[in-house]
Amino acid sequence: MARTGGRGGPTMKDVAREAGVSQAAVSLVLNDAAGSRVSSETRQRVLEAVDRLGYRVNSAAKSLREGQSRLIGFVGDTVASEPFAGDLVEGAQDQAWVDGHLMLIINTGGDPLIEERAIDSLLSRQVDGIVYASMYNRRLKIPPLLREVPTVVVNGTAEDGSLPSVAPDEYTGGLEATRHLVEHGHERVAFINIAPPESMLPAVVERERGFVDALTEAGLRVDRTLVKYGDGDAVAGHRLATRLLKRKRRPSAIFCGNDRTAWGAYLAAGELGLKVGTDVSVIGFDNMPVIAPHLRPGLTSMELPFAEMGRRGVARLLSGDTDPTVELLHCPLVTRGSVSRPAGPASGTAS
Amino acid sequence: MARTGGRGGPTMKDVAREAGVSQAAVSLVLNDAAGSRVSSETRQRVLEAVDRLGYRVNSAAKSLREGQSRLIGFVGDTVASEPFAGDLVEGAQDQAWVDGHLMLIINTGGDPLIEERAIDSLLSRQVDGIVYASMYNRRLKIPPLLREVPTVVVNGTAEDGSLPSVAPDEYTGGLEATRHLVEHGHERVAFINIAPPESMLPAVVERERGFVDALTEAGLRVDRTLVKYGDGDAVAGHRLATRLLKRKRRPSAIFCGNDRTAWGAYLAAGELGLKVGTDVSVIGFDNMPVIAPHLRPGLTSMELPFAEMGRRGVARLLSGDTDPTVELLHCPLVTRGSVSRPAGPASGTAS
DNA sequence: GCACCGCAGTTAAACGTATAACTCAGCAGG
DNA sequence: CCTGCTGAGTTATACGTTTAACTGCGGTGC
Repeated sequence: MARTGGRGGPTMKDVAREAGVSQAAVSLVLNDAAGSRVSSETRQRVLEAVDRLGYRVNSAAKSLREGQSRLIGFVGDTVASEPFAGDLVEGAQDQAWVDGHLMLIINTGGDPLIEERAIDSLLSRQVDGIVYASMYNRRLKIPPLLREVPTVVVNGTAEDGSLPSVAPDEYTGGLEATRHLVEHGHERVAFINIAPPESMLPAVVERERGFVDALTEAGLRVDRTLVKYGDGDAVAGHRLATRLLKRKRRPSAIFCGNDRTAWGAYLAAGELGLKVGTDVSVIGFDNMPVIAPHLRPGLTSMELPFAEMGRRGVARLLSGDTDPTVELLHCPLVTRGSVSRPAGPASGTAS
Repeated sequence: MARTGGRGGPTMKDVAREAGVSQAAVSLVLNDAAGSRVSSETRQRVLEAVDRLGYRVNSAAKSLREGQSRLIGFVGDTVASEPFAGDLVEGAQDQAWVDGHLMLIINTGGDPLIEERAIDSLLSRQVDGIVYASMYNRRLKIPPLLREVPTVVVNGTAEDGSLPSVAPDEYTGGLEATRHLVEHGHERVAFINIAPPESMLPAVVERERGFVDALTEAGLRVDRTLVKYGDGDAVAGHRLATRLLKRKRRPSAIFCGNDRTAWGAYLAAGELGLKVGTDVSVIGFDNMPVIAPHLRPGLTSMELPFAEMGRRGVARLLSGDTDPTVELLHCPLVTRGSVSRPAGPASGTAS
């Protein structure tokens, strides 16, 4: 109605005219300037005019003037491929929202060229910072452009250790998963890892280190023949678990490097007439919502703190925390029914 | 180096000075203005200067001047809760990128208050349009603020039919899933839907309509006792499939309203000594990547076109297609090993 | 010889905001 | 009475672009 130009809603000028003050006064009111520079009476008039006209600040103008955008960028190699990736995005966005920022998301598919162009567009949007996210925890080569803006690496670490990062504490995860089994009285514990250690992935190397340490601290011998390497798939889990469970002195518990592998172990156990949670204990990793709660019995699993990583990454970014330290986030244990005391003569007091 | 102010990189003014031309000339070069207004020699000098200084356009200034931001908003009730939700986001973002836009993402958790504030921030960012996404296909009440900007509803429809929308073609999905079974020779086909029809969800009502029509067009009687309603969970699938498969004239095939239900049916079949894909055929819906390929045999399932919905939604938005029509996207059939010809005397030519 | 045109730019204004610098009235202190 | 100060605004400028309007100038057409 009482609008000057054509496109876009009313501006401060319109509000000013409506309230009978200067445009600057409107700005002062709306930004609650240091000290009460305007009388509460004028303030009232301005706010009424704002309401009446449905005025909304133009953030392009504001950003231009202020030199910052209250925008952050989220650059990921894949937003969707992994089913839990959404949590990372959601956690990051939630935190950004809480801190008064909006989040621009770009997924690059891992293509370095797209990645460079993505960061470039973010920079030209004057983002206040960038979350550089990997969909699985690994050491990342950092695109040079990222040096131009505050950046936090999430679910990964900078190859050269030059950027702050937030990653899951795989070691402690492996440690506590194994401890959980040991505390239930298991002494022959197998481990089906998700890839061979040569892969150098933290998820592989660190969880295994945790596994070994947990057994060692409990005074148990680490039987190398009980450690297997699959590819993280249910098929591999099935195959390797079968092999383990067919041994004459079979393990009483299996730590699986992820939930899909654990699922395979369930199938193997079933085929061999063994009940998971009774005849053999199983613990997983990832706590995938579409798998772990649906298995019978429910799968006890270590949860990867994706949402929390997203939140912490953004929180560090916006707090200006630029120390290139690696923040490791705890992987909580989610217990369901798949772990119990070992059955048979091996356990506790003689029956 | 050759920079005027402090914050933020070099501006056009800096480039102009470096190249010995006016700032306007730089703009003309960089925007490849209609017709070659500048000599290729000057253009060269400018581009070199741009390179040398590492100039990058300030999009805040550009947006302010142009009145549009090349930004779109993505408002969803939950980005992560459903494992496939990421595909929706990814598809939308990919398409936005292709069309030269960046995407602001906000998840509201379904809270109408947050939703309103979210849309408000997007509007103040001058977004060129908004994708309003639901995480499951349903009829949505449209927040009034969305009327102020081009909007496309994705994975849902506007309650009052007032907005363009993109949704999965549930009916055809149900139709083709059932046809697939019928074409394999099944005549007694059961259906475990994911909720009772009273729920009014398109996924429930339309798939069932497709189921009925497919049987009818094949001249088969629809046996109402073979239609069951669960809650979409594996437990319900297990329970209902058990009941179905225990009947004396058991169905030779089960159409499951989603993959988790189908998983339950697998378990039920296993317990009853029936092999899926041999003794009983099963088809699912959703084609969940963490389930369908991992079941033994792999689960044949109808795929929900999430990524495609995201893409089409954005494409419509940016093409200025504002007809409030509902675009239904096909759900492709993904065949694995869970459907075959019915076993036993009931099938084909007498043994 | 002169009006006219296209080329290759330049100058200047605008987009909507935040804020430094200013104005102006009223009042206190000396 | 004059100075200085405070409160409540106003004026004017800058942020970095885009673009309409303008300027010179060398070449054409007649």
